[in-house]
Order: sequence, then structure tokens, then C-alpha cells
Amino acid sequence: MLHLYDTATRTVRELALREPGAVSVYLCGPTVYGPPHLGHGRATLVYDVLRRYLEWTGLRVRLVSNITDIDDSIINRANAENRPWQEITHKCEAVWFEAMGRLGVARPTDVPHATDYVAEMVAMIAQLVDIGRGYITNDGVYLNVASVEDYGLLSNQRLTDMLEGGGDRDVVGAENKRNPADFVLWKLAKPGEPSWPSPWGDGRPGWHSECVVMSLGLLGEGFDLHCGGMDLKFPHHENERAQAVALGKRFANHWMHNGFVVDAEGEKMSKSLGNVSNLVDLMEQYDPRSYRMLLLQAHYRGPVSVGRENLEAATKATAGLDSFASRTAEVASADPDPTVLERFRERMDDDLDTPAATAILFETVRRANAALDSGEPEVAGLAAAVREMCTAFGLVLVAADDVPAEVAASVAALDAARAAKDFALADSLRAELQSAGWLVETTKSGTTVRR
RNA sequence: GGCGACGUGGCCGAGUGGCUGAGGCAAGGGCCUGCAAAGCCCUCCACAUGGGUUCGAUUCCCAUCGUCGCCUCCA
Repeated sequence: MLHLYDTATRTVRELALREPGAVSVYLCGPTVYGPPHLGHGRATLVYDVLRRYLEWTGLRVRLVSNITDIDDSIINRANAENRPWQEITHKCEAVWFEAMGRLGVARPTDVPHATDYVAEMVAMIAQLVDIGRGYITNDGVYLNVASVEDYGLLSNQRLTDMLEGGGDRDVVGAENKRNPADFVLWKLAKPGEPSWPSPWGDGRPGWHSECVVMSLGLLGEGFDLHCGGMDLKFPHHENERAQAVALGKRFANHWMHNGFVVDAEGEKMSKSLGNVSNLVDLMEQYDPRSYRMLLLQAHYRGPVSVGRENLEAATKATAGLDSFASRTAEVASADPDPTVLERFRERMDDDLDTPAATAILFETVRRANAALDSGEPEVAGLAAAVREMCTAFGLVLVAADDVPAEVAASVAALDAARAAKDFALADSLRAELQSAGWLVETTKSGTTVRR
């Protein structure tokens, strides 16, 4: 069974399942106000690999991932561009899922939208007010975090230490809060802002409430796993948890956080630093599978540098796997080599050790290639194991494509020229195909081409 | 100020108290090939610095230096 690092206990421990055979996962999704960046790509790929792996081991996975479609950033952009805010959220969500599709990220089983859960959020906030944990000010409703016993558990910070820190940052809404660490549950609307009715006046929900309502609503109390980027640990996840704890509800049983994408200088890519790189741009320049490969070769909890050199290395590594898929396309199907898969699972079950698992994948490819060269029968089981591992990674290999008729004709002419030992003609045909972007592999049994 | 991560070969990036050290990319040599490509084989043998623990440390401990993150916008 899978063991994962748990942020709450700061240990690697077994992912206990509330219901045998099924996994309930909540993943914090994007706020839809701009194009997806590399960090979004990393998070969704990490959890897509998690999901594929869990499914590959035979578990049913329910993955709930929200869309935050009301938020200050959305309103600010709408105002700046003088457009309806829904136009922005609809457009950005479409771009998001198109990008995820290209990355090969499977759509979550549930995609709840914050704006569809406002009534539920209002009800939850009312409860918090009723039990004296939430309080009303002249600009909204806040949660009294001091009333939450183990506030700071996830971020491993004590409330008093947090209050001392923060350097020169401004405390949002400081003048209205009883305690600077309190966070807003409901924001009263200013004129012209989108709003929903509530007992405290028209307004909109604070950021952290939606995930509490949607995760508990769709997955129920004590769901198995809550995921997101390291930067969500605090304040977002801490504050989600605080609300659930304040209500006396069992929240996530296990917390998983992925590391940052850093640039060539090792700095985090983020909105605040203004060095965000766009995921869509990456996919225009590289095979989207390259990003998945790059991430598989690093551990999900560490930082990863996404630069030109890394992406090119990953692209070539992926191309090697495609070559393998092409040259084993005709290999008879067989049961996958059990020893290989056992080793693979052992590595993956140890906190999703994809770097070690990809090492097993490449080693198996090499062994299978060698077996194929020497005509040994074990190639079938090894090739089947490779296919299994790729499935578990969500990595789709591309064997030789259907090629256009004119290309097929050139290939046939090339083989004919070689048979006739007209090597000058053969070489020129090959050069032509190569310059048209085809990878030409000439073997005794004939020529294959692929992109 | 508080909390935390990291420093590995030409590059990226795992991992381990010894059995001389994943994997990818790059480079060099070889096999194969008409020549290439693809594939296979071989080579290039590293753990920031200074102490300590130990029979033995890259791995554990302490210190130092350096890089980075979080401390209410963030995947």
C-alpha cells in the first residue's frame, strides 16, 4: 500500500483508506483569472501521476478538484479590463482544461465551482458565528483563529510566532480584525462588486471556505487525502482546516504538498516575483509529455528547475521510449515481468518515488532492447512491463504514426533503392525525409519513419 | 525574529554507515549498419567547508559558508 509524506504529522505514513478499495482525494484547483503557469502544471501532473498510479493498482479514485471562480484577483482584472467577471472566469477555465488535456492530465471526477456553493458557504459561516468562533465586523465576517486549538499544525508554526513575523507585509483588513491572524469568511461587497445575499449583508465568500464546504460536501468527513502546492499549506490549507476543526468536523486524514517550480537561478516562480512562465508557451515549444517526464525524474516534494536544458533532456528521454514502442510494436503480447513490476511498486509505494521508478523503467527498456537484439523470448514480458509502468505514470508512448501516402511512397522507394544497392538514391531519399522532419530508421526488415 | 528545505560527476537528478556509487541528457570509444539512424556494450567515478561520533561517513551529530522557501495574493 502507498505510503506518503503527511504534512500534518511530518512523517511518511501509510495512506489509510476510509473505505477499502476506494480513495477520496481533494485537490485545490486554480483561481481562474489568468493563463495556467508552470507551477499549476507541476501540481496537476504530480496529482495526475498519483491518481493514475492508484488506479493502476486497482483502486477506485474519486478526485475532487475545485475551480475558484470568484475572488479579488478576478474582480480586479474585470475592473481593469472593463469586462464582465464571468467572461474572464469562463474563458480562463476553458483555457485551463484545454491545457490540462494537452498535458494528458485526466479530468477530475468532480469539478465543483465556488459560485455554485455560496449558499452552503453562507450556512457554514452562520454556524461558525452561532458557536462564537466567527464574528462580524463592519466589512465582513472573520474566524477567530485563537479559538482553534491546534491552529498552525500544518504550517508547523505557533500563532504567537506567526504574529511576530511577516516582516514588512501589510496585514489585510487589520483595522477590522480582533487579531491580525484572523481571516475573512465573508467579505461585504463594495458598490458594483459581484455579490450574493447573506444574513450579514450582500457579499462574497472568503477564499478558504469553498474548499471546506466542497470537500466535506462531496467526499464527506474524514476523507482520505488533501493535496496542493507547498504554497497552499499556509494560509489556505491551515485556514480550511481551522474552519473544519472549529465546526468539530473530521477533515482530511492525510495532507500532501508538492514542491515548487524554480527558475534557472533557483528562485520560485510565482506571481509575486513576476517571473511566472506560461504553461501554454511551454507546450508550444516542447512535447507536453516532456514536462511529465521531467517531473517524473525528480521527487514531487523537492524543488524542480524547469529550463531549456532540462526540457530538452526530458524530450530526448521520451523519444527513446517512443523508439522502444515502435520497435516492440510487433512483439507478441505477454504477461508483464512480475519482478520488474514488484520493484516498481515498491518504489512508488515509498512516497511516490518516481525518480527511482523511472530508473526501473529505463533499465527495463534497455534490457528489453537487448533481448530484442539477441532474439531472446523474455522481451515480451519486459515490453509488457514497460507498457504497464507507462500506464501507471500516465505516459502515452507514440509508436510509428500513420504516415501520409507520399511519405510511405518515399519509404518504399528508399527500401527498393537499398535492395538494388543504389545507395546514392537511398541516401538522398533519406535526406529528403529527414529534412521534412521525419526520424528515419533503416533496418534489415525495412524502413520506418516517425515524427 | 520564528519555522523549514537544500548544497552529489560536464549538466539534471536519486540514494546509501562499508559490499566502490540509480536513472536521464551530453561527451569519447566499440559492436551492428552499404553509410547512417535506432539499439546494445564500455569509459568519464562525485557527494559545500571545518570539526566530532565510528573499525569505517557522502550518509549520523555539531558548527560554518552558500542557495532557496513560508510567516495571510500564490500550484
